[in-house]
Amino acid sequence: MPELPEVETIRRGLAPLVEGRRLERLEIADPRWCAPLAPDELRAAVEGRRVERLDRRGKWLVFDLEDEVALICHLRMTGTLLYDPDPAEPYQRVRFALSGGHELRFCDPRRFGTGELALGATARAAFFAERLGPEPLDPAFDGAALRALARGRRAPVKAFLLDQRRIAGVGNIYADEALFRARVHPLRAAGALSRAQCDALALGVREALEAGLAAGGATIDDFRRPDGVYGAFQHEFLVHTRAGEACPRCGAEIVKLVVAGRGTYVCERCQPRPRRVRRRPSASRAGRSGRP
DNA sequence: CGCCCTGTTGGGGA
DNA sequence: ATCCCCAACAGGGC
Repeated sequence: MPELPEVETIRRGLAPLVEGRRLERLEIADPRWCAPLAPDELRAAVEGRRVERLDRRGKWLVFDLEDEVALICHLRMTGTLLYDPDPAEPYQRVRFALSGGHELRFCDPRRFGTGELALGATARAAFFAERLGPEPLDPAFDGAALRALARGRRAPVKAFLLDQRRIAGVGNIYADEALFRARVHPLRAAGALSRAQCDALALGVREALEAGLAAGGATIDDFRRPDGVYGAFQHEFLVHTRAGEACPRCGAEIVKLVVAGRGTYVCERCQPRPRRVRRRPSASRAGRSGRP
């Protein structure tokens, strides 16, 4: 469920409800959530502290508490954070008791979601530095930036987009959408993209993410906002999960492939497949001028 | 009914 | 650097 637009939608909905409140208690029903840290250790660090700010980096949600204590949460595939939900809500894993009598419940049928601790600004920065590349919605993220990140990479461009250490927050769905918008085949080598393709792809990533945001993160059927409401309306993907349907741009049939181990949807007329995997650096070099 | 496959994520080992 | 598998569960196809 949560890629960048979904997590950001949750953050925006929740921030006004939790910022300024005190995290009075944290009841961890499933120790796996914060493993290998013991639930009591995590609780001791966060309980009683005020939430100064709810932040997001990539697909991570950060409760920035007093004294530079950061509770860093990941919803993984099926996690949800619900505000004052029905007590009978299934799959409850963690309960955040907030001052003012409100509560936040983390529910996650698959139990992949995690909560981690960073003590101090340095530890917080290090946590993300070793996991995440730049934010794709940052104005600095453009074709030139993407080109620099992709340089020399021979892995398929889809694997490149999914690598959080290169670009933060793009998941399987938005990767397909971005590639379709940019008319780039997912199997193409990331480092082999032309300058124009890098420009198109950076724009495609941005537009795909913004389309998801505009839809309130209502991408997958079971996406839920913190108030428990399912997406107000479903965001329609251009290609993702549309195998067998007609490409909205050219009418050719959308096909499903497996790239980087994930289901991948593509219009192979709009996104022409790379001719052939280059086997050896041929003698003919396209000597580029101005190459350092 | 039951088996098999797939899946929105990230980490670890080969 | 890259690929495969795994975590734990739901849901769909057969």
